[in-house]
Amino acid sequence: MGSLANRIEEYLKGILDQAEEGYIIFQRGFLADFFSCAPSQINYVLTTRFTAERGYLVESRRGGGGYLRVIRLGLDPDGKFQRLMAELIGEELSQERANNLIDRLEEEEIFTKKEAILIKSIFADSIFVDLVPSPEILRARMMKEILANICRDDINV
Amino acid sequence: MGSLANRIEEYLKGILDQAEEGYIIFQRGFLADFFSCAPSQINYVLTTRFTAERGYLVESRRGGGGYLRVIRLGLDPDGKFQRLMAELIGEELSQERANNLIDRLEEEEIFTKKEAILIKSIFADSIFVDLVPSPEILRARMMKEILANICRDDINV
DNA sequence: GAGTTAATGGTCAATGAAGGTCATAATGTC
DNA sequence: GACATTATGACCTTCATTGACCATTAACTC
Repeated sequence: MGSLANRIEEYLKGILDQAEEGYIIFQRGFLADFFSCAPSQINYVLTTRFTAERGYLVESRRGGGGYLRVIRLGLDPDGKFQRLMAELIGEELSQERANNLIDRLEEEEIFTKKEAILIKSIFADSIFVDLVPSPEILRARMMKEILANICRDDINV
Repeated sequence: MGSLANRIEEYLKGILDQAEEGYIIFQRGFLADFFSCAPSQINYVLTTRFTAERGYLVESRRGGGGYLRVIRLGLDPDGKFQRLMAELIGEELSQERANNLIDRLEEEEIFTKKEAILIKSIFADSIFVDLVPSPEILRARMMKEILANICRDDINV
């Protein structure tokens, strides 16, 4: 739980929450020094924690004056988001990517905690084992179906 | 009676009873050391004593910073869920029976309208077609998983 | 302006640190 | 003694962390 990667993740998210612009900029070496770790550890945290499914975009620049920029992506409520998601999901969806997506939707308050738990529970590989030859494809189908139904007007009546 | 497995079981249940959050987290190696046993003995205790039918869920994470989490399922006074779950094991569940069951649970306010819509939407035959040879068995498995997770004590924390 | 150098960040393979699985041995129970 | 339960150890998978080496950019020199 209290791994270094987790602490760096929390730290960055904390700053990001404060950032009015919706993004933060910092230098890799500086952050690595701050946490007394290898610089590549920062890349590890960024690639595993700040992915598109989780709602983040990372930009960078090398050379003197180089930097890392982590951008928090917002959702727009007019359904453009669902199309983007569907595109992001594609034809296959692993359990891990599904979990990331669902967590993200919970953060955006599109799902309640209960909904997130229930959906994640039936998206687990262990549910499909021995019954579904291509769990990734089925998961993608189910996730898209859920996204489509979220848009229904009558869903919260 | 005073087997090691029983002592570990009692120990975990004791802590779990105190836990306000409805779950406990610990490391397998630490617990194994504490009881001077093989780490796999912990798995044995968890898989034989902390099953959904007995009122528990177990989650875990591997790798550095890994952990085990045992979640207490809430009381189910009439044993309704437990009976339903037991029935669904190895059972088959058609789309129609699933819809009826979900509707009933919505009437009993176990599910919100939104939850019912979402779950029914991904339980449809059309989702499974060409991907799942035995959709009825998969549906039963998913339904059982959902019933178990509904009872999670940490779901509203 | 071209070339050089220093200051960044990127990649990847190796290693460490957890938990998972399974066959089998040991122990209890009747 | 036969069967069921418990306990272990060898081997596997997943996640974290580091360091060596690579790529890009800015600044500096001429």
